[in-house]
Amino acid sequence: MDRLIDVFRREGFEGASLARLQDASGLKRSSLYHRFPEGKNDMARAVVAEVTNRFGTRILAAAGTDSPLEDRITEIGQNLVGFYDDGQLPCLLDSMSIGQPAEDVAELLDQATTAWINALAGLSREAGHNRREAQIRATDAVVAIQGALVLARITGDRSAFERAITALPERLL
Amino acid sequence: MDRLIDVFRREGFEGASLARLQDASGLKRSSLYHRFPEGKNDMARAVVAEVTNRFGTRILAAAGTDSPLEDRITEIGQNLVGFYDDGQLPCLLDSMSIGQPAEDVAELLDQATTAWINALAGLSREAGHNRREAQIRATDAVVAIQGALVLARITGDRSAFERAITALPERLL
DNA sequence: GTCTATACGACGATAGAC
DNA sequence: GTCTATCGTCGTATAGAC
Repeated sequence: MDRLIDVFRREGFEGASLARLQDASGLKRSSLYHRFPEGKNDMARAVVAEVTNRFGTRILAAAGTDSPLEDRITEIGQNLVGFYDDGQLPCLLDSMSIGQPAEDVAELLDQATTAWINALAGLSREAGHNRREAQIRATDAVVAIQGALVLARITGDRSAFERAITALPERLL
Repeated sequence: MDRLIDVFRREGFEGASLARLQDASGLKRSSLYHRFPEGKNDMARAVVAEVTNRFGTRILAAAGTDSPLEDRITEIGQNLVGFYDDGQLPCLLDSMSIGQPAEDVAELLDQATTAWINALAGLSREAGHNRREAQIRATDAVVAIQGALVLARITGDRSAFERAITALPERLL
């Protein structure tokens, strides 16, 4: 699964050919079809679902601990640094939303993005902001990260990503 | 050219098949090859170069008029709204940088991005910020726009894009 | 400069042996 | 559950007529 995720996040849906998925996974085509009977679309769905799940449990889960609010935000930031390898890895949400993804995949991407924003918005509400303001702050925090990842991919400059992470507490609080 | 650009910006390099480019342009394959002898890669290069050129002349050129600084920034913002159709159109820099673009295309994408940032950084320096600070402000302004476009593509929510445009003056000044 | 026709490899997907 | 072998289609690219 790790390797399938890696292919999709780096290459996007169209670029993630069965040949690459086969090589990355170490399984032959037909074995992949055994596990994902509906083919590449099935793999894409599974990959997005798995990443969404990991994102929730490994990154956003820190929002719900009993640490002080700012510490939780900082921890989420550090989790994000790990997840995107300090800005060197693309975001699956970006890669997979290029072109016309299958409707179900598009829906999963939308839900994952919304869940991410909502998790951050919850933290911002804890800081005392009203619903609308918290939503804006959370959205802009995610936007900064997404934009920084695009920039890092194009120019190799990861400083904007580092700033987006560092600024996470002040953006939400 | 408009239609070729549209295909690449919406579909990305891998998704921009010759069939789509053919349909969009109204020319047959062989006619496209007559104009772009090195094939699809040649089209991609031309598309990125053309967009970079347009971006410079139609959007960033407003930076160099003799209007008041803030007015120039606001005008660039409005130009961006038009260019991205209020956030509904993807950015070519994002779409085309998914996967492994050919080296020369990647270089063009990098240059275009850097030129964009530099143009905004020039305005920020005019506002009195030092080189480093201006560079950061310009970068983060571009990051906000790129991130907002990703978000709009995934969720359909264009409000972050509108905020990124509205915030352009305060980000640079 | 545009077209029809076609080459040929890569694509996603499947059959059937083990 | 994995494999080899293969299918039909679509991919990029080219040849050659007009």
